[in-house]
Amino acid sequence: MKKVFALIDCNNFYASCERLFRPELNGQPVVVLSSNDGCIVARSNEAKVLGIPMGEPLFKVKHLITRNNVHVFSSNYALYGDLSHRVMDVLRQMEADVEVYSIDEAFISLPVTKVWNRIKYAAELREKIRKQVGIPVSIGIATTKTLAKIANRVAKKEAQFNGVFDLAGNSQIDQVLEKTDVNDVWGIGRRSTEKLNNRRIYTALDLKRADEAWVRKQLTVVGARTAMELNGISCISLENAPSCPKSIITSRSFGHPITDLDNLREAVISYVSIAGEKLRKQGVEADTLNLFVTTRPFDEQASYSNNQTITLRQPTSSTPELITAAMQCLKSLYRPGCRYRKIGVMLAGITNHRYRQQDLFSFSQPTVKEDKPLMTALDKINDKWGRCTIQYGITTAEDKPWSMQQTRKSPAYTTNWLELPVVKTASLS
DNA sequence: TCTGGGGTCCTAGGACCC
DNA sequence: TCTGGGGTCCTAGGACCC
Repeated sequence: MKKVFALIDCNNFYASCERLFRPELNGQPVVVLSSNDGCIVARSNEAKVLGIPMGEPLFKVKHLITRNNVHVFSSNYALYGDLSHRVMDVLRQMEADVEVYSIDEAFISLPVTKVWNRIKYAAELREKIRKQVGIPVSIGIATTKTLAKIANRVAKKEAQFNGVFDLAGNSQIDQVLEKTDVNDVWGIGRRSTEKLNNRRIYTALDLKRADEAWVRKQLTVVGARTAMELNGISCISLENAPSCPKSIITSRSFGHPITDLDNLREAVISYVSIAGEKLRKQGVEADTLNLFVTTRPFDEQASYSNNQTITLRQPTSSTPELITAAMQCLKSLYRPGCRYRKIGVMLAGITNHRYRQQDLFSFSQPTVKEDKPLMTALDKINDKWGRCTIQYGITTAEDKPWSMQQTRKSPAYTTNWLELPVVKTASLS
């Protein structure tokens, strides 16, 4: 049966999550910051109206924030991740084919029925999520994913559609495309927009009608695919099977610049531990570790960035194995006198542990120490009591200079018993 | 003073093979 | 002057996404 795509997108997701447990903030401007409280990564509609741009460093909009009494939150990924799962669970209850595209978006496929049927269905879905999770969503429907993205923008922006807009079989489709800037099309970023504008392609409709060979040459097959999707030819299918990640990265900017090796070691160990945990959670192993370091990125004079890769003897998800490799990298990368701002570990060559390629020369003896039971125990304890309950070789000093600055973080309302929200009842007396 | 973190895919160019 | 033809694999860098 022929199907159409629906894109479910949570409105101002992080801001909505914060408001969920602070209902007094409804109707008030709210923003959420990136880690280290660096830039704005989410804004409520009220904050958007104030002209606070997405991605803007906090210090540049301080005046707007203070003057308008904007509520500012550090990012709280435990909370957002948990609420995201809840939204996706509601979708899975209703639909078999769900592609979780990001923390706040999912594609589903819907049967081709009468338009009003689809709209009614989507409206019910929307209401269900609002009721069961409390997060507002918008739903865009179309014959391709790229068009569904555009439909979703309309659903979000134009209040008269009540959060649902259907472009499939819509005779007004070209009018909608004409009103859509080409750089608002999914897959068309800053660089491509420049190229397109130079050829007087300004809207999604212009791109739909652009010369195919030219688009293919200038924007590669990726751009050509986008143009075809605008023409209603579906090129990007629904990916509903969970797949093995290609790489896993854990990196952080430091709260303060670091110069000494001891602190760098601690930071590396901490990030490698997180990366190892991510591997094990997904049941995969990595055979390549890359460590990268950067000094002040906006200070040309003292800037230095470098990376080092190690190929492991065999794929592993064991934290101590990974730490050993990372320490080797750090040793060769470290330069005394540099003010390090950020460090990260990237794991690649990822495979499912069930299909591990054995070492030809190890015969029955594994070359790498197997510490699965230890890792399992570690993960269980940290799962139950919090990520940092048991760690490798890290001091317990409270104020690590490398740890993130997060001064306005909300409680872990839904993932920690000790931080559950408290409902106050009026006294009966 | 202050600028996130985590991913994917594509291409060009180099090294290498027969 | 002129230097084959056809291929694979790997890596770095670019572009994009949320």
